[in-house]
Amino acid sequence: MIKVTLPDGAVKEYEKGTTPFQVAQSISEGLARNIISAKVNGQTVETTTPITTDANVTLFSFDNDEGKKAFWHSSAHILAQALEKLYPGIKLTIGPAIENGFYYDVDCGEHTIHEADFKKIEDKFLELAREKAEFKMREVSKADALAKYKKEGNEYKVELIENLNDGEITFCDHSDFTDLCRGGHIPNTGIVKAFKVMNVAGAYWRADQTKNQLVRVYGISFPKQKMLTDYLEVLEQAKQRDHRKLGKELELFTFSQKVGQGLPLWLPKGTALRDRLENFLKKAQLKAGYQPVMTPHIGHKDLYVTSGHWDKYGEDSFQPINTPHEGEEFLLKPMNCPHHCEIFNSSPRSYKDLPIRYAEFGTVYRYEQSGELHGLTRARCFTVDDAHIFCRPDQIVDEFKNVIDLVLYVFKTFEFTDYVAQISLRDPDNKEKYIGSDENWKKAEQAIIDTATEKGLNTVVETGEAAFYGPKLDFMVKDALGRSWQLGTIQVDYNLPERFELEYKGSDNESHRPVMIHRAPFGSMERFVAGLIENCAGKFP
RNA sequence: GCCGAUGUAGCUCAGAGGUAGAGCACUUCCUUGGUAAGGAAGAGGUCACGGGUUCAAUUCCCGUCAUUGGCUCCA
Repeated sequence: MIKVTLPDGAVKEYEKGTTPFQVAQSISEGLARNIISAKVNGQTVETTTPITTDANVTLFSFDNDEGKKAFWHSSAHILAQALEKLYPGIKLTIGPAIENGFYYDVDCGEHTIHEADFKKIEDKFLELAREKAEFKMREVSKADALAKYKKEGNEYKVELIENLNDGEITFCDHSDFTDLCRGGHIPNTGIVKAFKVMNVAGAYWRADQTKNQLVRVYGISFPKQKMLTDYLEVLEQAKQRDHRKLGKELELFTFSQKVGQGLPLWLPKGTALRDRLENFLKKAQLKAGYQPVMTPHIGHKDLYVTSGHWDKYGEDSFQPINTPHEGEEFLLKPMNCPHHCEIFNSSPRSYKDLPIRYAEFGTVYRYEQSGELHGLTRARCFTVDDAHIFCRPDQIVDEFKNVIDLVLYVFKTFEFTDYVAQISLRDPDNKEKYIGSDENWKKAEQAIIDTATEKGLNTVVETGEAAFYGPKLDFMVKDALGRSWQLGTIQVDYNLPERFELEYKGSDNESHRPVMIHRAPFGSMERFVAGLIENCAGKFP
């Protein structure tokens, strides 16, 4: 006999080899009907996997996130099977469950999949689902697994398997279909009653632009037809909140092909809204000890060579503007910080002067790839509610906390409740993408982690998301369609002060290097207005 | 930038190889006891742009531009 502990703490005894399904049955038939996945000692398993030791067991239905994951993951298998039948010779790669549904990436070779084919795929999918084929896991040796996919000429699966260890490789079979798979399925295909292809898109193998582009088929599935209808309805309503739609209807902003793509034109009503936002923040900043400054829209190329922006982004920027006679090179400013560093440098500073906080609603211009432009959330010209705090090392924590408070004040005022504070760190395996010493990075990252923790923020850590000069604390907000955007951002920077040779005289009469905090509570006026529109569906507070 | 889709009246969209339509909005008039009322008339489009095929293209083909869903990128 084995002891099974359920989430409510109840302990029950079962025969060794009892399955999660049988555990559910012993509780109630209704539960057994609905359970589609389970976790045994923290590991996701099938409902038919025998439990062989004492275990903590959690049962999942479609109503749990875990249940949905199993459901959609299993649906991805069916989708792959359908695609293989409809397009013989395609190569399967990966097909995970995602937040809303799932996708499968396939290499179609010469073929492409068009929207006109969706119906065909959906029909085939449902036909296969109705077979009620069981999902069955089996272990495979690395050699056998490699042999199968080498024979099929599927270099993608071969690559995946080569990165796995012998003994931990499993296949999942259902009906006549087999896929490399870690497990976590619903009992059989028949549970999937509704399915829709949402979209096809290109996606690079391993998210690498230099590798093959695959065809990604996005789908969503449900155990009931009604759930699909409801889901589509919700999506349709979400589209009504799109800031691009509302911005046009409310006459807030517009775009003109003649002016250029990604360059927003603010209409009178939009300008009025934006002014009010700026005034709101200006007031809060004056109170918090910021000093307004103004800087030009262009800067000498050398400024950005010094800051490192030229090296990092020069090729992907609007190209230099040349003077007609002297042969000088200027750049449209992509950042305000170099200008602010030079303001700091304009006179000698004492430790008594710090912290110095320069604030500017600074308009910047960045070349964004055409495929990236997106209403106000991703534009080529935008205004950052920027400020740079120059402080002593012993002042960082306090300053950082104050900035967090300011950001939270802004979010609270505009009723942004659904945000995540993302701690964006350097990718330790790709240090060449960043400037500055390990020591400086360590200090800066630690300062952010400590303060965010102390403030009790709901944080997630993302490595590789830092700016090239320092780590960030980014306040991420979702748009109407569930896409995440960075609004507020706070960054600790030891590197630009070094590059600009910023100094202050300490109480010891020696020269010291200040630390910079970059911060923008709105992020940018454009993106914030977009967020505000979608957050309140155009009904401004 | 890459893969897919789209581009027709101010807005939402239909349409077909023979030189364009609907609803809403707009203008004028009429009806009606005032809050998304009804009726009549009217205005509004080189059907994104540039090539090609054709007797004929807005409709088919190619290219460009823009928009859009993803991917990649995002100081």
